[in-house]
Amino acid sequence: MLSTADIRRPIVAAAALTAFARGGFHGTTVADVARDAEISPAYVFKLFPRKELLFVAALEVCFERIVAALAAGADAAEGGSPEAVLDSMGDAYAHLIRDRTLLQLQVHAQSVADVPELGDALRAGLARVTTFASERSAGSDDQVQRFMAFGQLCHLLVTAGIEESGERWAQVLSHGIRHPE
Amino acid sequence: MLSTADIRRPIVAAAALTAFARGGFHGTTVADVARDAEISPAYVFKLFPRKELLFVAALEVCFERIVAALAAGADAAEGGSPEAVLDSMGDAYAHLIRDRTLLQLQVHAQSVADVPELGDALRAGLARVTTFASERSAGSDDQVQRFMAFGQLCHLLVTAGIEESGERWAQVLSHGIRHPE
DNA sequence: CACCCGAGTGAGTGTACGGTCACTCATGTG
DNA sequence: CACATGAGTGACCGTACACTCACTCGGGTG
Repeated sequence: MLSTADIRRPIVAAAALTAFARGGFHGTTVADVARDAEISPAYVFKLFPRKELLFVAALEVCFERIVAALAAGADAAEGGSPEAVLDSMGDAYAHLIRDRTLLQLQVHAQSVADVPELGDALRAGLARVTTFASERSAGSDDQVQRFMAFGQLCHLLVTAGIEESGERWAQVLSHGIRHPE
Repeated sequence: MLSTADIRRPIVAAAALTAFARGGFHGTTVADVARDAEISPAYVFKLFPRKELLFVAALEVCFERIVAALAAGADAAEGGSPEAVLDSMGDAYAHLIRDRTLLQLQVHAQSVADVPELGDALRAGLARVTTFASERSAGSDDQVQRFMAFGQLCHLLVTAGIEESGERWAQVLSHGIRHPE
């Protein structure tokens, strides 16, 4: 049976997800996460002994949600061509990241990936996403690579606030990129 | 005539470039930059009154070097088709970022782009790069967008250390991506 | 009842960082 | 000589943060 600590850990991880997504690893304090999770900082350390482990847990939640969304997208295009499946996954991803949280956390993770544990967690997540997209769409390596490349471009567009600028160069970068609502 | 402060400022900016590229904005202290520049922290603050201004200066140096490299790449394919010019620019960029410094700084900048001054500086740099690639190659919006998207994928490959892993999914992401030597 | 054990916290500790300021020193100028 | 000016720094301040620890509380078990 699960102890209350085991029950609370994923709740804290979810709070860490939103907190770290806001400020990144170095820009977010454990106290910030504790406040979001409505527990004391001391107890956060009892659940996750080091700040890095908290970030890793947040990343795992992040990629969990992403893969789930991609799966739903793939379901919606069941039996279609690889392009159709990848396209539907792209739509699902675009929908998922409307609130930017999952996207921002990935960007922050990229910038601290030189910390071994954090880099490992990032690679593990990317492995899941890439493998899933590849197998589920049955697309060629080129198609999957392109899918991921445009995902990265999308991250840049959002984090740098490029779409809002409306200038010519911004249109070049963002034309045809999905953004629901 | 230039005061010695005006002469020293770009030197400090160059030091800031490498220091911030290593640790990011929050992960690098002004004292780190001062040490690299071989001056006292107090004097860094006299040259750049706030840490943000130091980072902005580093970003400007970064994009300056990138545009210069792209220009050299474009020269090497003078008169070729848009694809050929963009391809040559890509080669030049791949060569430029062998040591990862300029690449890492861009990724770090992306993760702190919500700080207004830093986001502005990032957008200004991206505007220069995108506009330059677009005008100099005379490529279509699609071609330029694709050029930038694969640049972003390249950033992910390097920062997350994906090429080293050698696993199947890593090959999917990195196949055909240039990496001289 | 006595006892234990996990949940949860308040109150700290050491350290490090952004930023300031009063100061020294060298150079040039009347 | 007296004096101004800019380069450059040491010592400091307030604050904030990662992490610790001794403690309390409440529910289960003999």
